[in-house]
Amino acid sequence: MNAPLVTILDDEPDIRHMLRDVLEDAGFRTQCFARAREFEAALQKATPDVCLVDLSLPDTDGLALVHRLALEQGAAVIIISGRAQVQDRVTGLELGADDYITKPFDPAEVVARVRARLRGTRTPQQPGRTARFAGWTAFFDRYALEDAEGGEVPFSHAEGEVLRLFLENPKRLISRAQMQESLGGAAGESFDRAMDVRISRLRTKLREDPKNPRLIKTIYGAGYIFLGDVSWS
Amino acid sequence: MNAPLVTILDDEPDIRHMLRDVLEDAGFRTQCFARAREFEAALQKATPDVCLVDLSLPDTDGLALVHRLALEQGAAVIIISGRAQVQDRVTGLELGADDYITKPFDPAEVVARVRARLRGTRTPQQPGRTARFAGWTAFFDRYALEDAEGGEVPFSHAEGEVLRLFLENPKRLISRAQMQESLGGAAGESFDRAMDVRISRLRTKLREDPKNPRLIKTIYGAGYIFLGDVSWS
DNA sequence: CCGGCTCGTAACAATTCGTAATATTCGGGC
DNA sequence: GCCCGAATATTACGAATTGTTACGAGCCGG
Repeated sequence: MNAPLVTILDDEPDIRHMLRDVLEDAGFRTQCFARAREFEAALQKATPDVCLVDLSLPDTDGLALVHRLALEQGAAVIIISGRAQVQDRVTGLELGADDYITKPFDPAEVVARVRARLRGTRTPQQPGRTARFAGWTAFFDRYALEDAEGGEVPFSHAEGEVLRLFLENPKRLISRAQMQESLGGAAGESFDRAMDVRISRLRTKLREDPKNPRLIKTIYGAGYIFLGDVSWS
Repeated sequence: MNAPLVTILDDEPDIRHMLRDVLEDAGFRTQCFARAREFEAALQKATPDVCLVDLSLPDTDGLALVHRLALEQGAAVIIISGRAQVQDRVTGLELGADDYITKPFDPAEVVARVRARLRGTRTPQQPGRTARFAGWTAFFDRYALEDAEGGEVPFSHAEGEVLRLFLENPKRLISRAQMQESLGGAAGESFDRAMDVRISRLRTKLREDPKNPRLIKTIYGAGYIFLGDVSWS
C-alpha cells in the first residue's frame, strides 16, 4: 500500500513549503502547486487522497475549483484561507469542502485534520478479539470457545461477559461486588445468586472438574480468581 | 429515506437547545443528552449519523467516549469544546474525531460542518452493488444470491433490506431497535416479530444451521451480529 | 377469477437466564 | 475429628426472548 497522496495548492511559497515539510514528515506523499492550472493538469495523472487548497489564488476562483474537485474527484478537500469570517467558512463547506482551516494555522493541526479526512468513510470492522489460555481459544466475536483439538463450544452473552472479565484480569482476585459492578451493572440488591449460576455454567463449558477447578478458583469469603496464562490477540 | 439523525451531547442547556433548534431548522432529526450515560443508552436503540460531543462532561471523560464512538459506531464525531489550544484539537482529532469546533461558535458553521460530515459518510447508492462474503455473492440489483458453485437463490425485497443492513455493518451488534429504525422506518408500534420472521427466512436462504448459525448470530436480549468478512464491489 | 408470490400475524417450539430450592463445601468451635 | 452455620455449587423450574411454521391478506400477471 502506498502512502496517501496529499496535494498542496497555495501561491505563497512559505506556506507551501512548510506544509510540504510537515506532511512529508508525517509520512504522506505530497505534490505542490502554485497555480490552479498546473494543479488541474496533474489531476489527470494521479488522483490525490486529500487536497489542500488555498482560496486566494491568482489565476482562478478558488471556490469554483473546490466545487469541481468535490464533485468530480473522490478526494477530500480541505480549504486553507485567510478569510476567517463565518460566512466564508459556511460557503466553503457548502460548496463541497470537507474542512476549512483559517490562517494562521498550526502545522500539527493541519496534519491531524488531514489524517481525520483519510480515516474518512469508516467501516468499523472490529478485529474481533480472541484470547488463548490453557489450550482453549475464546472467540468473542462469534461467541465460541475452541479446544486444543478444534472442537467448538458456543457460549452465551452472559457467560461471555464473565469469561471476558476473567480473561482481562488473570491471576487477580475478583470480588463478587466487582463482578456485579462490571457486569450486571444494575441494582445488585436482590440475590446475586445469579452470578454463581453464571460461573457454574461457565465452568461446565470449560470442562472444569467440580472437585478440583484449575482455572476458575473460588476464594471462600472473598471472590474468585482466574488462573492460567492469557494471551490476547 | 429518513432525515439524518444528529445527536447532541452537552451539559449546558443553553448550548444544547440552541444546537437542537438550529439543526432541526436545517432539516435534521436530533436527540439531545446532558449526560454520557443517557447518550450511551440511546445508542443501543438507534445509530446516529453525526454525533456532536462536548468534551467538558461532568460524568465521563469526553475523549475516551469519543474514542469509543469512533471505534465502535459508524457515526461521524464532531467535538465541541471550550479548549482552543492546538494540542487539544490535535489529540481530539487523533483519537478519532472527524472535526473539532471551539466555543464560541457560530450556529451556521456547525450546520455546515455537520453537512460536510454527512457528505463524507454517506455512501451513494450505486446501481449495481454486489457484496462477497463466506462463499456467497449478493447481487442487490437482481435480488439474488450466488453460492460458490454458481447456484442462484433469489431473495425478496424485505429479505434484501435485512441482508444489506448486515453486510453494511459486519461484525457489529445490531439491536432490534436499530433494525426497525433502518428498515421498517415506520412506527414500530405493533409486533416486531416480523423482524424475527425476516431473519429466519434469510437464514434459511443462507443455508444456516439453525442449531449453530455461523453468519447471523443472535445475542439474547441485545440483538444480532453478522459474522463473516464482507467485501463490496 | 385463478395461481403464484410476498410478507405480516399468530400459534407453538426452543433457547436463555434469573430465581428458588437443594446439595455441597468451608471454617471455626468443641 | 465432629458439628454447625454460612458461603458456594448445582439443579430444577419458569418467565421472557427468540425461532419456526402455518395461515391468510394483498398484489400482480394471466
